[in-house]
Amino acid sequence: MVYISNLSDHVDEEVTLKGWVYNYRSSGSLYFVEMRDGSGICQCVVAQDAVSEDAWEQTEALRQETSLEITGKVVEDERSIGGHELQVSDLNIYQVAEDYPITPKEHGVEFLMENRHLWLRSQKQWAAMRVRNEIIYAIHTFFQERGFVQMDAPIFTGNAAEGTTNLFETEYFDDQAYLTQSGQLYGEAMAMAHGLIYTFGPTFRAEKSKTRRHLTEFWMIEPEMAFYDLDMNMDLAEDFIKFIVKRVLDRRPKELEILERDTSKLQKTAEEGFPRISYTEAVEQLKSDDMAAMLDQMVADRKQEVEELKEEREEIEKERGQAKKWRKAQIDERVIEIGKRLDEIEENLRNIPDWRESALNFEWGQDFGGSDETLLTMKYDTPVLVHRFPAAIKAFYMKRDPENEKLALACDMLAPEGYGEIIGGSEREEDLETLRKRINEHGLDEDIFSWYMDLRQYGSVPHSGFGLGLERTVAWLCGLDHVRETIPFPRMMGRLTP
RNA sequence: UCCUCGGUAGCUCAGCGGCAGAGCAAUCGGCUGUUAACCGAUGGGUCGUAGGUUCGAAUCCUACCCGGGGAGCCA
Repeated sequence: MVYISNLSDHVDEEVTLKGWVYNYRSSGSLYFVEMRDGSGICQCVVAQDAVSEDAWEQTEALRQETSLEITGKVVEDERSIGGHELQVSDLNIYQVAEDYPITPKEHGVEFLMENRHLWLRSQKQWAAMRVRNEIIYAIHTFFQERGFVQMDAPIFTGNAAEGTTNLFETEYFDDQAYLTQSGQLYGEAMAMAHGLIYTFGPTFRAEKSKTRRHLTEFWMIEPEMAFYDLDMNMDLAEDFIKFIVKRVLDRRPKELEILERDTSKLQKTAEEGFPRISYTEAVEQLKSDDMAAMLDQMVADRKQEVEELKEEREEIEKERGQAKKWRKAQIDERVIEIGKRLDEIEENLRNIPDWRESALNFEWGQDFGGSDETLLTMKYDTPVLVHRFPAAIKAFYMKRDPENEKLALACDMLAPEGYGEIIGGSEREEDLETLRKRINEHGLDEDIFSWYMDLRQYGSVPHSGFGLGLERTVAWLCGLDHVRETIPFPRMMGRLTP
């Protein structure tokens, strides 16, 4: 079979493509059919005098998403998307699609989510899924090339290790079971068997969060390494992200273009070292005069942008009266765009004082909020690694800093451009008695963790690991503003179908 | 759970107390180089639901339902 993605190997040949009508335009006895076949889009030109009467009749019956096969000669043409076009000699319809709901015009989120099964066919969604696939491939390549073994943690877990509030409950024969919220503890067991392992699987959180960064079902990659300390852990995490970003830049430029992704910051991520700051330094940064000045500057910049946008809107609205129809449409579109941006800025301006207050009044020992994370990443173009958090806000299994008992040897990686935490990791506590003490301090049931404590009983070693959120990574690399577009069928608060 | 914005034609929206509107989609017609093509015509409504105020409600009030964004929580 010939696919649109390799039409360049068939220039001047006659080929048959099988696919769907993405869009079409007609001009009397000439039809332009944008055909997609899953691998790309190609414009096919049907001239009435170049095809049989039957083929012409079928051409006139075409509707958006009609499935068909088209035969024609491949020619290079700059006017066409993809640089090639097909001069059609024959055409056969599989099925005429009546009233396809998603038109080439704009649609709202709710409607698109209801039609997610069809929305996946649209260009940007198609491109995002290709990038997702490239990221997944890069993840496996990175670990496999370094001798890591992929192993799977269970999805059903019998005991709610750290409380049930954010776990999904389900029935397991006559028992209660929960859906996993992390494979990490199992990862540690597997690392003690194979040295270097990673898990790649779904994770479930029953958090009632309705934000652009949350799903109830998402995919997490969790490497776990025997004999790795925190620094080695952070080195690996940095190399890992660089590798993924490079791969996507190298191999998916076309998709990034469809997504209208500005890749300049991704380029820097692929090339430059990531800053590493301790939690304590991060707190100082938040409370600093620099931060306050940056926020003031931000307010000033936004206010100026508002003025500029309003001016532009006034000007084009004046022009609208005597504009031609297509220009009117263009103006209307721009006015809507400006309106959206103004709403966004308005919300920003409302929020900045809160952000400022939250940052300036931040007290050592608290966990960072969403706005604090955004502020911390704002002055860098690459991700930032924050390490050595107060132990009190971190999980029981994290090793304490030998130089300061109050600190846990944890690290978070914050993505730039407001995408937030993409990685969370730590060096694990390897001493049996210390671990037992922590379990009790956290009010957890020791019995549940007996197998986990066995890992410290039999040949305990220093070890570390981290977890990467796949959907947040996809959102960041694609420049999408919501994780719901990074997975084929997102599961989130109030969304279980399709 | 809380804060905030919204629900009007298949879709995106305007109308905000006095006749239910536009663009796109659909249907019919025109056009041999279109790029969300264009031009002309036609059909299309439980104004989220229930109650209330009013001579009169899409518009004002109350409750509820659904959705967006955010807080908390988190990857």
